[in-house]
Amino acid sequence: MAKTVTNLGFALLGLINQKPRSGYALRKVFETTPMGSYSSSPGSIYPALESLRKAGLAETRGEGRGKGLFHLTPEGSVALHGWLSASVSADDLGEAMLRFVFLRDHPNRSLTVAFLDSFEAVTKEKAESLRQFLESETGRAMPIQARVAVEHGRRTVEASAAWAAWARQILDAEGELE
Amino acid sequence: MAKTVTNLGFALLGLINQKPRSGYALRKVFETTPMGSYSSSPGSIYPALESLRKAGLAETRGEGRGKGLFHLTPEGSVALHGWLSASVSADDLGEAMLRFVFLRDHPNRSLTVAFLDSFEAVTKEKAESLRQFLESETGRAMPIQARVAVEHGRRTVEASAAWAAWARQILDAEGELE
DNA sequence: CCAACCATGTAAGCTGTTACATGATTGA
DNA sequence: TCAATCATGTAACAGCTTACATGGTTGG
Repeated sequence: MAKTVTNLGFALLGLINQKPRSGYALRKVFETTPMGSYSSSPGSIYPALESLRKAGLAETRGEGRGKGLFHLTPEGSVALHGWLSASVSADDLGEAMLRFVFLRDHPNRSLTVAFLDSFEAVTKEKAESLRQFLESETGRAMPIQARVAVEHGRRTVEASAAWAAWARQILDAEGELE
Repeated sequence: MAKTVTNLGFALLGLINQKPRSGYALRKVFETTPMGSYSSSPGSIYPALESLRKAGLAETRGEGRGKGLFHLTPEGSVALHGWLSASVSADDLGEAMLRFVFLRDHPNRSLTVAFLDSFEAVTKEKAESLRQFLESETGRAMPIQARVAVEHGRRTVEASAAWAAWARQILDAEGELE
């Protein structure tokens, strides 16, 4: 009964997995880094943390200020691992980069390789299906401007696919995949 | 007191501006075309249409089935026009393609040109700021994998910028901008 | 001492999702 | 006649946003 963790929830789990942080510190991450369009402030993070605690995935441990620092529980660790291990699917693409970032913290490097492989496969597939859509729709039926808009989608997923291939090379070259 | 129309609301206004449609026909558009990850079904569209009606932006006119077909009111037309005329800003980028599609239905072609110009400017700017971020962060501080993730963002906005330039050429060549 | 920042929360409200429910019409 | 599809809705709920509210600590 895994209580459905949201993307924001996983983002938080990923961050406190890197190192224990306070709610405030977590907010700062969202405010200052280009990570996550994930919301911003109080009313989002604190309730989300509360729900993680209730779900038994995170807990606070003592120390001075406020309620202390959030740590992963063993269950939280399992949940995070499960999320990271899932293969990329077509509607995941928004969530995908978030996972990629946190995959780095997972000791099993083959998960990163698997991620990049499935990410590339899915984006290539999507680019191809858009290409076919555009091809089939030629002539009239669909106005040029609409086709141009679809082409935008095609180009960006294509860029994503190219990125995946590049990323594999780079990480390999840097010895990050061993 | 413009009652804040959502993206979904504008998508609906744009569609019924093209031609009057029933709620069901509108749903079909979202289901069958690669337009809009915009939701899908009953519980989204009907309430949204209701709120457009309440806001005086759309109305149904008679004829056989159900409640009839939705038409724009003059106020709806003004609202749609205002939305289309706005220049692209940095956090708009998701919404932007939606607008681009509907700009085609606007008689004033210079709006499309203005859109493409500001779209290109914003995406180029964003790409540049990410490039700087990556450059400043070299060495340690930021782990490679995080940098690789940011690079993904950079590449996709760059693809968007390139698309804008291309789109201007194509539409111009097709005589769509006159 | 005062501003800035650390730190946490609550309350109201809006959107959208899922799932359920209903009935009319059309075509095989 | 029976299934599919047209057609419209409603109720419950989840998630996030905005805005408000509060108080401690630190540095200039």
